Amino acid sequence: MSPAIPRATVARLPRYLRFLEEVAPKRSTTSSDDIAEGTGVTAAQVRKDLSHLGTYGTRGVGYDAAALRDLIARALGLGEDLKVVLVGAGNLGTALANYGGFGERGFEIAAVYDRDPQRIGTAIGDLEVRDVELLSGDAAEEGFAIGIIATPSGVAQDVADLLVENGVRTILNFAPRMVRVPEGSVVRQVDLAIELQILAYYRDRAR
Amino acid sequence: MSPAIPRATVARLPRYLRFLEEVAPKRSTTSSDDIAEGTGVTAAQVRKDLSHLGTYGTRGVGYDAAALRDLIARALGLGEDLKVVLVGAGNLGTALANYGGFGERGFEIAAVYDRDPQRIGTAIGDLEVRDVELLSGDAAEEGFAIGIIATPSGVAQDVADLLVENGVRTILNFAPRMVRVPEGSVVRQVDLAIELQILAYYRDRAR
DNA sequence: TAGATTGTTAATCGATTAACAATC
DNA sequence: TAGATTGTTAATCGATTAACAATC
Repeated sequence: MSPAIPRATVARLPRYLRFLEEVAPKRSTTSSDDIAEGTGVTAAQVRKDLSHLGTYGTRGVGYDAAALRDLIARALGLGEDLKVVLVGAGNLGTALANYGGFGERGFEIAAVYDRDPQRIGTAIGDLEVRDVELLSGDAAEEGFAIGIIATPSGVAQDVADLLVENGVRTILNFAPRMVRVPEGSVVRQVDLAIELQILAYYRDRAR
Repeated sequence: MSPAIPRATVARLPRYLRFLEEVAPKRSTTSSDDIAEGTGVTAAQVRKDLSHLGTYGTRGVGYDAAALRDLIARALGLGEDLKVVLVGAGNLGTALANYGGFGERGFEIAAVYDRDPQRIGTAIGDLEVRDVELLSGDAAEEGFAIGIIATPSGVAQDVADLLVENGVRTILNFAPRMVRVPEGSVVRQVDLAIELQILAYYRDRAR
């Protein structure tokens, strides 16, 4: 395992990556100043972050855009598309499953589950919503890398437990409730109301 | 204006609030230990955060749950529901507009706009999708507090400009592209692929 | 009073910034 | 070479943690 990269740096690498994906087809080199400009980070910060990757740009010249893009993708563990399993085919789940942008960013929604008989069997894009009871059986074959929870709060913890039990130890939770996972698993929580509440605070300050 | 609260604290206050909303109807007092337990933060951190609110709990007893809930809500600037304007009625926009949870958390989706004639006039819940050309006219009357961008990347900056021009200076951007806003406006970016990419990194470490 | 729990201090830790020697 | 830009250092800044006196 490579040396640990600071958390704050890890959180910024995807932003650099997004910028480089856009820039690499157009320009062969880029500089810390370019990247800073394109991502809203300072140039010193960019260089410091990249130094954790053991990267070597070229002094006086900059970074090879395509090489740096690939280096960051590798550092993040993005190889061929990672398979994502989505649980919950309500509004948000359906929107996520339909979202075309994941493919270009290293992910493939490989399966969607729900427990509502009304939803089971319906199609979302190329996928058919499957009974969540089938998840255990499917998981072994499919090798899901990441699980997304897009269910109501009430069942979010149960879904997290189910995922972890079946070897899906990396989870993105959209339900507005903290879910706990055992040591060795990782969960990130995205709560849209919380994002709005944080904004509400800065709205008051901004005037 | 009240004294500034550290950024890291502001980001945690909504989590405490969510916990307190749940707990206040059940128990009249709560402690930093309870809150810590319920939100995944340390008790020392909770007390330190709350100290920035100039709050006074009671030594030996704890905090009045309902009073603390209200104090945090006020500190965040959540009074009566804040009006949110949503631009982009695609998959994600529709999911957000349909999401019932915002009402309980201090927000009301007050209007939805799109520029696609196919979508204009269609209903999403109680709302009718309006032509984005009408946004300028509507904004003055409506008094939107926060704007959400749920459009394709290509037009995200234009939408941000439009919002700011019309006095909506607090923006949540879901398009996977950085949008810039002038001094005095605030934007938060939520990029779902970036969340997955960060997880991908920790997935590699966790095994 | 004895037990519990806050609010605050001081120490530690990690992240950011600025500056500049190295070097293409 | 002269100009540009990296990689790294040292200084600063902000956030977290642990400990405990204050006090209900």
